[in-house]
Amino acid sequence: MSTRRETVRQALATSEGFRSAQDIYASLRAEGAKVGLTTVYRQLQALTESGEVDMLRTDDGESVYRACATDQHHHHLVCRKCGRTVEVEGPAVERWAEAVGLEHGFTDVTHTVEIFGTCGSCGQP
Amino acid sequence: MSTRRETVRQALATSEGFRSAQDIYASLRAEGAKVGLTTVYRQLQALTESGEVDMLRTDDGESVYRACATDQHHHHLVCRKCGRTVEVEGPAVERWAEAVGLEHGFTDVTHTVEIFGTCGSCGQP
DNA sequence: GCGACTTTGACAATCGTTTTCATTCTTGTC
DNA sequence: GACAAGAATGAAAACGATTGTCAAAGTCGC
Repeated sequence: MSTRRETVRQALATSEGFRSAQDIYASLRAEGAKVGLTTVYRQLQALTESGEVDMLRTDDGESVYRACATDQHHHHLVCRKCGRTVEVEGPAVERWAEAVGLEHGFTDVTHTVEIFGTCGSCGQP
Repeated sequence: MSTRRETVRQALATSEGFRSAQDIYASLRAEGAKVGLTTVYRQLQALTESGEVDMLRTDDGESVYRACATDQHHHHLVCRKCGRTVEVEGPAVERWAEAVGLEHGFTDVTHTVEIFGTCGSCGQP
C-alpha cells in the first residue's frame, strides 16, 4: 500500500487554483485511483501541517487546498469564478497587521488576507 | 409574536466580540427567551444582509456574528482566546488590495482581512 | 370577529468533515 | 519465504453546523 501522499500531491500539483477535498477525491476516483475520501482528508491535513499546501475556507465554509510555489508567507488573489489563483506578497500589509496588533496590546499576532475578484478570462465572455 | 429581530439584535449588542449562532441561541434560551434555533439563524442572516452585523468564519468553519459600531468598511482585530474585538481601519490595505487585483487583470475586487492575536488581559494570567 | 398573509420553531434533512475499527500493507527479523 | 508488530487505508457511522419543511401561531386590515 504505497503511500497515497504522492497521489494527493499530484492532484494538487496539476491544479491551477484551490480545490476542495471532495473535489480532489472525485477527480482521483474519476481517473481510476483507488483511494478513500478519508485518506484524501488525512493526506491534505498532513500536507497542510507540513506546509506543503495552503488551506483556506471559502465563503460557504468549505476547506480548499492548493500546492503553492513558495513556502514563504504569502497571500492569494483568487478568481471567484474559475478559481485561478495568483500568489502575491505584501510586506506593507504584514507590517501593518503587526503594528495594529501591538498598538492594541495584542501578542502572537497573525492575520489572514485574501483577495477575490474576477479574472481577465472570466470577465470577458 | 413580536418580531424576534430585536431579541437577536439585543443579544449581539450586549456582546463584546463575535458570537456563534449556536452560542447566541444558547444564551437566549438561558435567559428565558422562547426562540427557536431556526429563527436565530434566520434573523442573523437578515441582519447580516442588511449590513447591521458583520459575519466571519472562524478557523474551524463556524460562522460568527457581531454588531459593529460603524457601518463603514472596516476590519477586525480579534482575541483568539476571549473573542474581544477591536474594529480597525486600514486605508493602505484597501488600496493595496485593489491595486494588486487590477495589476493582474482582475475586476470586482474584494478582500478579507482579519487580524488575530492574544489580547492584553488574556496574555497576562 | 374574520380571512389573508407573515413569522415562528420543532423536526428532519443536508453536507462537509472526523471517528471508529476491522482489514490490508510494510517492514524487520528469523 | 514465513511471521509478528506496527502503520496506513477506507467503508461506514458519527458529528456538528446549517438549511429546508411545514403546520401551528401571530399580525394586520377590515
